[in-house]
Amino acid sequence: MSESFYEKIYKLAKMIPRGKVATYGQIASLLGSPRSARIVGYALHIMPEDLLKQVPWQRIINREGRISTTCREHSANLQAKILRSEGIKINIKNGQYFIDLKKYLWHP
DNA sequence: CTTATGACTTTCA
DNA sequence: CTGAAAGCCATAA
Repeated sequence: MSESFYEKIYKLAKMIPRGKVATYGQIASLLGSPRSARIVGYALHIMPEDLLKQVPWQRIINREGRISTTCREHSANLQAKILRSEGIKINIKNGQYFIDLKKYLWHP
């Protein structure tokens, strides 16, 4: 319809249940473009503040279950903090946050 | 139309 | 094994 790829991403992201996470590639695949993982990340990057409060962007991580954000305002530290408050265990390795995808990966 | 961007992914040395 | 490079693709200008 008239929904942009970004709109679909936001809508899909909102459907991620609490306590679960999804990968960029997974979301891209669900939207019909398995190779558009970057678009997902970019969409979240330019996401308006209003949507930031509605979309669980923190539940979207890369394929290794690692947090890749480079935003200062929305740092990996903050993201990990939120995820931990949702009942997700974070494994810290070399200063990076790893999440057990086998356990917490969203299964639509 | 061409370029540029990028919170990704895969391939190659 | 690790690290760098290229590929991908929607969107903006």
